[in-house]
Amino acid sequence: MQPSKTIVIIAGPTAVGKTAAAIAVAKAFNTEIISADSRQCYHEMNIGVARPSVEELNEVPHHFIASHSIHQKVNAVTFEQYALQKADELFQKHDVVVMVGGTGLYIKAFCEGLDEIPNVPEVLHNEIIAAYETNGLSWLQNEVRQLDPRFYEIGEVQNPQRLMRALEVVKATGRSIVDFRRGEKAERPFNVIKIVLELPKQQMHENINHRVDKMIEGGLVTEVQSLMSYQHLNALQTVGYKELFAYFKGDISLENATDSIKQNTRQYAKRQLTWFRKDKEYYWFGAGDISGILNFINQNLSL
RNA sequence: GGUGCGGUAGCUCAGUCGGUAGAGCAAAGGACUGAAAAUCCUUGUGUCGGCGGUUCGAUCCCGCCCCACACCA
Repeated sequence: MQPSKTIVIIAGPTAVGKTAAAIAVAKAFNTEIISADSRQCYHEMNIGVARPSVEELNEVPHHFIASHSIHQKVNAVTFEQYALQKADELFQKHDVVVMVGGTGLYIKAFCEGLDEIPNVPEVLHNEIIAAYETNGLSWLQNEVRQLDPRFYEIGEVQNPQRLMRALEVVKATGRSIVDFRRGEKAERPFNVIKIVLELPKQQMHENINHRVDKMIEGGLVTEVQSLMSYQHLNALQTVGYKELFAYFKGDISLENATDSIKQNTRQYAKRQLTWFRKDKEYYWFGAGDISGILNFINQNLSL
């Protein structure tokens, strides 16, 4: 059976102009937007995550923007479920739905699904993090080597986050995380068109620098200050926030913090590009080429 | 003007008891299945300030010069 519904994904590195392009596309198809951004979903974070402006949000309805709290646990699975449900809802009224964002893993989870792994109790999850923080990496490696030797052989042994995940899964289920990794693509009841926006590197860097300056002018420092007491939360492990926490602690000057935000944003953009390059289903467009994008979408819809 | 301390990778510096040099950061590339704006991996030839001298051989020792910083005048 040929599904008649289509998701148009507009991905790309930070600061290339995804928001404007997505709004233009959504308007052309008279539809709505699901954001695929792991930070813009928190209502406590605004300036530093470059959330679309109120005017932009009024032009086209957005979902997964300011929809959650930094105190909630949000991850790729949360997004997958939220976005699938939202897409289903929007497809009642529209044939095309737009998804925009720069979080590659979230988009992948939405399009292909994640392997099913039993829930790990939050207490255990937190215990392992605490134990790692006090005992260090070699302790973690030892634990995993003993409890999940199969993962230890093939996994990233220097990567604490991956090790902790493997550890919590064996502890919770008694089985290796490797057992759960089947890597099967889920079937989805819609077509997907994947687009990446890009700019020449130099111009992208200029956009980043300019945007960071605007964020500082626009009150980022105050926004971050108001979140000081939550800086340990995962949501606050974010470019634009962690550097200013360091400034408030007195570790660096505001100027250094600003430069550091620019630098870390550049590195982030680079990682995003690496992710999208690897996925051959993406079609690449210059960030300003709206008409090219619309033509491309129309061609693919009529197939 | 004098004295002292420096001048080594884009930046901050280490080092070579004389056999042409290496860390961190940056940069570039890569990975990525419940923290993903996170986390991790790979990649280091640079007139070792300039010119001479000693030496088989100098970035390292000696002399002069240039530059920076500090202090004394």
